[in-house]
Amino acid sequence: MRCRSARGRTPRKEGDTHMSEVRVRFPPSPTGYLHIGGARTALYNWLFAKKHGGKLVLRIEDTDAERSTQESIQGIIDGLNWLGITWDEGPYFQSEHAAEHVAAANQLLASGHAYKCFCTKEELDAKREKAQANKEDYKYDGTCRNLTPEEVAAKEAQGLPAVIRFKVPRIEGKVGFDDAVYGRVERAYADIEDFVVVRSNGLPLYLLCNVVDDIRDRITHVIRGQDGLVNTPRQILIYQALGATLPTFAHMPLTLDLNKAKISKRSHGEIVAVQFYRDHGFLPWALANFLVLLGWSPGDDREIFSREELIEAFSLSGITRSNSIFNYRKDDPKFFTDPKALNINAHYLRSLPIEEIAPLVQKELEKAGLWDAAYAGEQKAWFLQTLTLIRERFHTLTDFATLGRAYFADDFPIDEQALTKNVLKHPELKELLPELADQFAALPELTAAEAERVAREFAEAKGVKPGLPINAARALITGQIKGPSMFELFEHLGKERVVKRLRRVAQYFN
RNA sequence: GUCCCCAUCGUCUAGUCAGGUCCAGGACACCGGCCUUUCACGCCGGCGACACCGGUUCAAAUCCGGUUGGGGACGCCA
Repeated sequence: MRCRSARGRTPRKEGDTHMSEVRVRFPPSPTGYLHIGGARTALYNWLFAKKHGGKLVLRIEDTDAERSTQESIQGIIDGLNWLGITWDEGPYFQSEHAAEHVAAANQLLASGHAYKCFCTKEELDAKREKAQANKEDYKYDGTCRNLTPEEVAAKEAQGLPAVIRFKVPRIEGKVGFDDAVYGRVERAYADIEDFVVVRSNGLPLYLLCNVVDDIRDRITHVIRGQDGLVNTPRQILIYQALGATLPTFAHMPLTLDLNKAKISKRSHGEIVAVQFYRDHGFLPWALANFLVLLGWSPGDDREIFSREELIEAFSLSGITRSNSIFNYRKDDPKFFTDPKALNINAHYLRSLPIEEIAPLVQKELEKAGLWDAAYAGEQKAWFLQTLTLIRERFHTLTDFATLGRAYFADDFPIDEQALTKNVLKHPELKELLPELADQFAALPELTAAEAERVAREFAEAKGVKPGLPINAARALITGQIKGPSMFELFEHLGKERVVKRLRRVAQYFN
């Protein structure tokens, strides 16, 4: 089926920017939050538009009034904003174009590309069930396809409700198109039933609305999930019947869960919500960077991209054809989501300019009630230095408020393992640490160099390994079993705090 | 069930169109080592895949056919 030559590293049909401006769209249906699958679709469209100097249209497909909600619309917009995906037009609302959809349906009717069908839902259901019972493939049998104008008029006179069906050409051959990702895709006319384009209540269906909107919005490239692949031949039929030019189609592989089921809001919940990542300390661009890699590759070894680099590198031809798995394990004690996503987030956390990280950390500290206005004022240098010191081993922004609490507050829990292993296991620390604290206190200035000298001499004098008081100090001062160099920390946190926390050792032995 | 799509390490993938440079490269994860006051970073090393069967060819991950496996779509949802 697929024409191999249509894909690969050689340029595929996707450029064609000379003819007209590139226009793509992201058309979410507002029936829930923005999930990572939708975000990825939006991202690919956005990248493609940016790459070609085109426009991205945001169009809310809200024709399913029963399921569409205002919160959902806001949630999607918030999600896109947070990710930094900007659009050039919209949001447009599909519901505002209902008249055009109806007009298009009437045009199809008038031109003989569609017909009224009076079969009732019950009749159809019965036929479908019968076919299923006989293990036969069900397709609409065309009962109303050849009704004479008189018959139609008679049924309408009786007030019988009717849907409008598209009249699929009953000819040999296939409808096909060159997908920018999958290559040549074809479907036999015989395999396409006369599908419904307008409900019996007069409301047009998605398949039609979507095409009408794309024509009106002058969409040149339809980049969407592979679950739309089988719809495409039918939509092409509509384009042709409406006398419109076909856009280029590019179907992207789906994102599956570990059980290889399509991820969905319904079955996967918050773990697939963009908002979840915002709330769990992800940097927006880190998520975007991770998502783009799910089904796309630049063709070389690069995996970390700045915005500009990604726009430059992005291409439809780099999209894979096979579905990818979003590798998260529920209840994994170590990784709360895909390890690679976490890794990319950690990468940005420790490599971005500290000034870019600071405002994001500020938000986390504010949420935890740990923010001090001075961190943005006279203590700004100290604050930035703190982040520089601790960000190296953090994976998310929330870590600053949890694992890093001791840097911003005097009340902080001490990691159990740190306490037992580095403090309680060595009862002599109960006397040693206050003594060390006294020596620090006696210093004119507690610099890193002085702290190191004093600590080492102290250990030697007491006949213990330097690691003993140092690691104990880490537990008591930072609450953690791991962390930055303690000598630097003694200086950075200041004599007063260091001495005070060291002297607290006794209370833990009770 | 029918139609469509897909198939390389556990996961994301490069390589497939233009067969040989691939006893298959990178990243994450995992394991070991170095570094070190701890952990992390970093560096070094290890583990680990062309689904299967045929065919074409001097030569196949790559081309062809089939099998198996997986996914998607089969609504008067979007």
